Amino acid sequence: MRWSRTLLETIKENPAEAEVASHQLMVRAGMIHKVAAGLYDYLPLGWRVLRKIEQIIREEMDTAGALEVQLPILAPAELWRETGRWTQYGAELFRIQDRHGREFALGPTHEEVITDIVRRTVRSYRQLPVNLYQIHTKFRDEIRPRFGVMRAREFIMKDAYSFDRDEMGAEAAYEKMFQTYQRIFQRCGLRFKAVEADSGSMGGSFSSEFMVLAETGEEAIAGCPQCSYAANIEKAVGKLPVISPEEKPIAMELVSTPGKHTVEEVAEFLQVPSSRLAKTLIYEADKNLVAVVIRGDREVNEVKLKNALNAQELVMAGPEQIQAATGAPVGFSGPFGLQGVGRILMDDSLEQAINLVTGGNHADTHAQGVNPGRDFQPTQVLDLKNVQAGDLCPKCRATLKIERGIEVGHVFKLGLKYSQAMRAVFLDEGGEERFCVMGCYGIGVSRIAAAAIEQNHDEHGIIWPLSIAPYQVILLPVSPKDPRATEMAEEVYAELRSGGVEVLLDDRDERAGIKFKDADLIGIPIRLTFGRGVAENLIELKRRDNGAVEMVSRMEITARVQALCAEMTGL
RNA sequence: CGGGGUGUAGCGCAGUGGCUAGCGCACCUGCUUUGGGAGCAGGGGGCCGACGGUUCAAGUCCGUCCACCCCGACCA
Repeated sequence: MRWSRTLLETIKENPAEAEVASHQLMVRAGMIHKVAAGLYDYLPLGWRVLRKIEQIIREEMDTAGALEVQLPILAPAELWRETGRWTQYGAELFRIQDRHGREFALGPTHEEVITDIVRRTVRSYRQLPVNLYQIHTKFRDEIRPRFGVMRAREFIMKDAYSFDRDEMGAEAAYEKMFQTYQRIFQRCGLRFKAVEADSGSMGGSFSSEFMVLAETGEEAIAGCPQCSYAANIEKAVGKLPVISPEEKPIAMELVSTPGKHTVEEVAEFLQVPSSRLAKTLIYEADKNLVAVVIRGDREVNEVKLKNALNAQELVMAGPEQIQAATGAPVGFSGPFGLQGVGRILMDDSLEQAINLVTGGNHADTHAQGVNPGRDFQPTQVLDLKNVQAGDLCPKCRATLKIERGIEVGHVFKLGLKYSQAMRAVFLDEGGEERFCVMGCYGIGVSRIAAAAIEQNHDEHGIIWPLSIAPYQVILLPVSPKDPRATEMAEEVYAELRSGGVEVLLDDRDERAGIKFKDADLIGIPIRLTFGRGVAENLIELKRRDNGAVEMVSRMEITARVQALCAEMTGL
């Protein structure tokens, strides 16, 4: 391709709205253009990258035996009602009506639609297992779209769904996808980590996320440096040492704490460490009030809480609700004598705790010497806290670290959730009707492009891994007025193209400086410069990743480039 | 949804209630220049987010709305 024909425009200055490197560079390199919040045009250069990524995914999915399909973006509300997700999925689901007032969802994911296919086509165990996938546009009305295409409202996703006869088959399908995903992300040149994750609105029993490690990632991951344990913070479990087990319980006593309603204020006022405090938080879960008791220096993990309560909707109670439940304003709640609170869940960090400080259920009052089991009865004791760096690994007791990552893939064991709700059944060998056991597997195609840039860039621009670069090689004739250089560049352009190399020829009538800067910015892995060396039939070859420069003769150039491409693909 | 901020040329930004709304980059023409974002000269491009008000006069003041960005939506 000739640059002059690509409608490729680069920008010198960073766009004001772009915060993270990938967003800035994608805009500056002319890959994307924002249409509205969370909606982007993929311009020719950006689209080439996405197609490269799609191709890798396609090859690996096909190798794994999955079948590509294409499903409509619009899904009738009835299908979503069958599984209950029409109401459960909430505000994130884009909904539209047709002229007759019939309702449709703009698909954020396709379990319903795919299960509908399978229940209409699969009748016998002989047809199973099957794994169907598509690469298509997805719609999610994100609360806050952010970071360019990283969290967009419309984005490209590869989604796959497996159907098996039994648990064992489903397990094998899951394993196969897990391995396929590792190959895909490796081929995309990403440094990533697979972590245990919460299944969220997808449901199901178990899931793993594939995280690209990057400072700017929106996800936090707890990882063990000693063993293999790694989990999304939403799911991660950390063990802590027990607080003061040798103390003797003292009598509970109310103390005046005027105006002290935060943990820090109370801890300082009473001269106790914040770990000695127990916070009592009142939540409203599906219209029922529940209390959560947790150590003062720890945070409640609402994902864990929601799962523990099996709640659809979970919000913190408002000031009036707290007043009604505790008889006190916000800041003085304690776990005893609560009105209208159905359950008291206690974090296991307090399991053996003794002589705690809690709110006193009166304004400006706290309680000292509070002992679980004696002064209040938790309905349930379980892990409800967020892991922190320094907590102990649940598997090997080493000290956990917290890293940040970008979620580029997620694999789920769904079990029977959708097949039961939608009656996706088949007859087994014994002629008995059984539900398909499902799994689902997603990859954020557009997010991979952004994640790859987050991991691979410098102050000059993008450094594409060769496998997903929009072009493998850029040809740069230094002076458009030098006929020998131009001619040689044209020859090499034709030669490389016929040799199967993806080439961008910078044929613009621009000064050398602009061409060099642009080549660096758009991040083409191999640059061939036609300048001073041309008189001696030499071409300068420079790698974008490590900056290595070599002079290659005109005769050997195509072979050298092909060899280098092969070498760099393996990286 | 709550709080904060910004809307002026394709992009980045100036603009005291007062003349024909500017600057840099980008774009077009010409000349010079030509291995790391050139110089000079000339030029094109604006419903100043929308609507309503105040005023002799509004990009500027007031109100409403819209869009976009940031923080938050979790600690009692």
